[in-house]
Amino acid sequence: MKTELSAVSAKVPDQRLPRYQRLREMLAERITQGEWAPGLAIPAETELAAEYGVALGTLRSAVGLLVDEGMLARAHGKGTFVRSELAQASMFRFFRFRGQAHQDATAIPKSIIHDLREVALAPDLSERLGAGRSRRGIFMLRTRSFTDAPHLLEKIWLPLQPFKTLLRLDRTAFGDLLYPFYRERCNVVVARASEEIGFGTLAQKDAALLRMATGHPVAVIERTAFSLAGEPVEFRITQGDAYCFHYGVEIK
Amino acid sequence: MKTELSAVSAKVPDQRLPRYQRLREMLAERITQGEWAPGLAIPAETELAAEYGVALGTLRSAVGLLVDEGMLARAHGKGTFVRSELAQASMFRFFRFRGQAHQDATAIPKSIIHDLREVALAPDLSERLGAGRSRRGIFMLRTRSFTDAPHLLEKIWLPLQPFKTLLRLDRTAFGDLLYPFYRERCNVVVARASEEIGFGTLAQKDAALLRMATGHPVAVIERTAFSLAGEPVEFRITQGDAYCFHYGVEIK
DNA sequence: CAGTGGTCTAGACCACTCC
DNA sequence: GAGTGGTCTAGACCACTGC
Repeated sequence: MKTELSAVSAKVPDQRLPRYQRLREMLAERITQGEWAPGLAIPAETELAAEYGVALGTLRSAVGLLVDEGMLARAHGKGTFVRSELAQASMFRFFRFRGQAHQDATAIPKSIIHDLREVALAPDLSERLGAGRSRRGIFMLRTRSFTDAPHLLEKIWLPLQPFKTLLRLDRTAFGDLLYPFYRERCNVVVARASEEIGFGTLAQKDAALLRMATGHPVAVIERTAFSLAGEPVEFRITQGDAYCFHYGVEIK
Repeated sequence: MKTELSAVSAKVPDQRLPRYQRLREMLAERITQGEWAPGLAIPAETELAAEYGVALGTLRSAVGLLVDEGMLARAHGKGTFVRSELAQASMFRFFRFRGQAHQDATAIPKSIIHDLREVALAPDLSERLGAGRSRRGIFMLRTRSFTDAPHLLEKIWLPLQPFKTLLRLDRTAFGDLLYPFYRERCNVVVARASEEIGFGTLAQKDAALLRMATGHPVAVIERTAFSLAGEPVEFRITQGDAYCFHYGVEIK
């Protein structure tokens, strides 16, 4: 199949842009439209270059952009893959409690949803979520437990679109992992996230939910999650006992 | 002038690395050595490519790495310039204090070395540093300040080889950044690092150095730094006021 | 082994900046 | 107009993966 660079889709990128940037747009389109499924490989670079009628280097530049953005991942000798959602379990290997029997990094903590409702987003939240037009959103409050007692308290904000359908579901239907749930119910794939780690003390209400003393020191993780298209789709604040907190990072 | 890729300097990067990565090392060397001054343009890409006897694309890949790292900045039609604030502190952008006047992520904190001596490495430290044969090492204690007061306390362990030469130097000769210093004095390039973040409270001795109360909550960052060859070359524990601590992470 | 991405070449022309 | 970086081509060969 030969796909002309100028006629691949209804959305033709600005012709004045460099070819590799237009290619990036067209490839991103095919990914977000679901033509290439998350977790699977896209066609080989030589094949795609031939299909679009561009040189290999140009195609590679376009793919490179999507790799930098986190939409694609290259695997030398194997192929180029559409990123599936961040396995939340794998994200949790960075956030584990130390010195405990439940050290198992793959363990998925049990989730209990205490609150779920539509809310008006504060201006800063609205901006974070890119929900420019609508100031409406969804707020979720849940605790997560590794054993019996609650260890983590999470406050989660979502834009009303495309998550509105979640409001109609029973809280027990959510399961312990949200990102696969987002994908199944709302067709949103979380591709990457940005976290900010800080330190604070528990407010009275939060302390009650965690069964800890007001003012107890906690680690505070603020996470913004992004879709394959690069749009912010979730903001969450996680709190947990500071002295049990442990977080690993690889630099460069 | 023609400079052979293989004979440009006494420090020849590993020949097994791709050409553009070796080029990057050699260009970085000329920048850090001061041959090209901060704020000024380096030679044109065509000129450098000819000098090193490589294709333009290869030279551009090498420059691209240094641009990504923030050491160089391209200006279309004007040239490629050495960044003024030679922010070798790229590793420090992950560890910044919030809500303060010295928010500038590129600011390099002032360093004061309080202790520097040869020590026997505890077994776990010896293992971390891969100093299997020799159990001897170097211990360094220093504080770092963004303004006048000390903000961070760092305990640093190094294997005796190849850092032995540091013991003969005056403490004031160390400067504010250790990694460039390691490279200049000991020919060790820190290529990547692994960090573990946690929280704790200040011991009495440490509290005195930070001029804070014993038991004050602190963020604790344990970092293992690795050389280009992948060998662990430094282990350091950094402590700082938990309430000022802020750490950003990108997850993909 | 075939197929994939990774590196590299030696050109070409375009877009931008400054004189 | 001269010099710079930006884009693009059409090849070549290497390194890695999996059968």
